[in-house]
Amino acid sequence: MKAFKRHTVTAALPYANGPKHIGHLAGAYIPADVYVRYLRSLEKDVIFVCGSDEHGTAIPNQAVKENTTPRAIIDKYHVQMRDCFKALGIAFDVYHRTSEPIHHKTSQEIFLTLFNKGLLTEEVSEQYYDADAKAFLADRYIVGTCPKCGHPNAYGDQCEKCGSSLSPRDLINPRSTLTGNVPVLRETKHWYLPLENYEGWLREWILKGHATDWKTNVFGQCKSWIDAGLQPRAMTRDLDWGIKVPLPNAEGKVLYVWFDAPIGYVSATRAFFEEVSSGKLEFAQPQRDFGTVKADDWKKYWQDEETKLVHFIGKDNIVFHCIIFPIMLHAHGEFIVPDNVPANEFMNLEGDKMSTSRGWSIEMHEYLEDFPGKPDVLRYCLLANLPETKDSEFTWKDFQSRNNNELVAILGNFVNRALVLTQKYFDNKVPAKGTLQPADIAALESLKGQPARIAQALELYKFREATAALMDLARLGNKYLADTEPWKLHKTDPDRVATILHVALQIVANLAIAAEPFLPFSAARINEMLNLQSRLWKDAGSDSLLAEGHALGVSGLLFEKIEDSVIEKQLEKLHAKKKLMNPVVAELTPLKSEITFDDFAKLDIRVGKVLSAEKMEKSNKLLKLLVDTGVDKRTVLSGIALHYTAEEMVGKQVTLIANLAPRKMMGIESQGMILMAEDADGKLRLLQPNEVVMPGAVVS
RNA sequence: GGCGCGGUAGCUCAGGUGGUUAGAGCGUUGGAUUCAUAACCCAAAGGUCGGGGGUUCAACUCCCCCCCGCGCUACCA
Repeated sequence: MKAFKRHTVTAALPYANGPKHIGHLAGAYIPADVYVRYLRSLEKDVIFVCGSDEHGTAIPNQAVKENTTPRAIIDKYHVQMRDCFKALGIAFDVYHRTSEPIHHKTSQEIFLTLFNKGLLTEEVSEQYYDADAKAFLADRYIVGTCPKCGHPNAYGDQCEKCGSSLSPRDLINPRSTLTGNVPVLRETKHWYLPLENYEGWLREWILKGHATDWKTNVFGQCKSWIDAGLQPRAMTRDLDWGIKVPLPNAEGKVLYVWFDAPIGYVSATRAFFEEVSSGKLEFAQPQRDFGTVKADDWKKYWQDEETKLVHFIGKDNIVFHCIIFPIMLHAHGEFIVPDNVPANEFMNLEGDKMSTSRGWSIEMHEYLEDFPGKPDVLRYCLLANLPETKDSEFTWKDFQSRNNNELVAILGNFVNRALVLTQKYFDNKVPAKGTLQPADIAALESLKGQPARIAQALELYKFREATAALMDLARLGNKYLADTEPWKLHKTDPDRVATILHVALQIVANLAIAAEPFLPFSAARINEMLNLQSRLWKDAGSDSLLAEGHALGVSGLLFEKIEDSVIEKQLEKLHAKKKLMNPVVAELTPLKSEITFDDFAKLDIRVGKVLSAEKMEKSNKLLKLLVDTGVDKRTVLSGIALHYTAEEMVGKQVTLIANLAPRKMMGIESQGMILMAEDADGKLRLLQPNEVVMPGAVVS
């Protein structure tokens, strides 16, 4: 393994359009924090950067929803996220934001470098433009009828009903959501990064260079993308919210949010060194002594081959952090690329996907409000169950059981036992170590080896294993006490008891060191109770952290039990929130603009009968139907395979648009369109006459 | 459909360049114990390692096919 001089660790910039939930914590922030705290304990030269991602079309979108300005949105959520992270002990050296001038400057510089090196291509294409709003319309601002499922309110980038990804040009009857106008096509110029030019480099770097040290899910995902063939990707957008494209004749154009967001790591680092070197801290909060620094020192962390760059992200970000951003950095020429991207999978909640918008989530601020003083409990539960190799599951019952059976019963209990016994027998002072017996020697031996076990797991990004190894240290303590039974000896052999408690207390002191990366608040409390300064990792495993006669502090309970009622309340709250967010009447689509009778009369809608049906090969949505329309028998393709089987369609009456222009799909021509009604849950239902009518019956 | 990742004890998950009795925690059962937030400690029960083929002296571990879950992707006129 390559030896590195310093580390740059990033955690995915959270998007400032809403609160973030515990799934985000499990995906990136908690493991990143544990990793960095461990490196700091090793006295490594490390910087931990993060910040709010504040550009992109969804921010103005959210502003419209909340009836306010984009600026107000990002200010609100930036502060909320920053404060929640801090309250959870996630100790960034800098928590920046992409709306800051230094970030705009950095992003523009990088864009210009790529441009000046001739690495960007210019392309003119036709995009929708709203004449009244005098603005090109971002994909999200255009709605229209989905060409695939007929949903009348599909967005320009995606139809939320059928899930297909679209481009605005695909929409039928497009409308601007800004004004309701019909947008017109207008030519616009954009700058593209030809990703395909870097395929060879990516193959070399990832497929050859990181075949063994990257997680299988990350590596597989990258391979899949590379093998599928990369394409030019637009790095600019027509939008007024974002970073201006630093070129002449580029009014109204901003950098693509996914171009500027990862650069946020760089600008955050840059801001950090500017602030620390000038002594004016705004976003920087150095978590260790960086010594004397210069504003320019950010370059060491981004441009020196001896720096190990690690991105902590969730699996949804893999392509950006492993393909696009590295290509940007590599193409620029002066930057290093990540040594590892230990992306996690997703954490589900009580059997279902976590989703803020659907109300099925535990937001960071909700947890902090409901469980004050318990950040470590959440950290522990998430760590013990991180989605490292596959999606995992958070349940409140598991939360309770981890707290009660592990934090309270094993860790808290051991610390408490050792301290209480010392208070009882030795006036709360560390007793003298006498002659060691085999049990003592064995315990100290295990103690000595445990930090290495934890460290080894952490170096390999196996946080769950590391967390379990930490708990094993507390188990070791409990077993030691159970085996030596000092409470039975204190009348007959006080010297022996002194030795035993001396050893037990050394284990407690070690727990403070080992637990610090995982449970920083609890580690600090243990030190408080021991009346001890916090120590570094190099001291972990030592049998002499506490001197004989050292006076201990005031002890108390590290963790408290969580009752069933608390858990039940959370479950109720969760279900109530879901109901609130998903009212029975789902978001109804607004009425379309008025049409004349003649418009309607153009449609030839009639009832037909399905004569036969079969699943389209190589498709999982399409059914191929043979429909008797009365006047003819024709083939109609319909995207209903997820809702109806071929068998159950046969013999059914259907309503179809019979004079719709034929369209080829998957090599077969469809001559008509079956009408469906979609329920709130997204399920499609056939539109049928309430009594059987003859095939060909006209609907009017 | 294609591609990627996964499918191991009741639950949450480890593991393996193929090789003696497949692991942990929780849960369950039994025992021991009382210093400790009735916690700790010991022990036991519990798995045809998704299904079916194949390679091999030997496969849970390699190969092929199939099924299931998750994600990306194509198709819903």
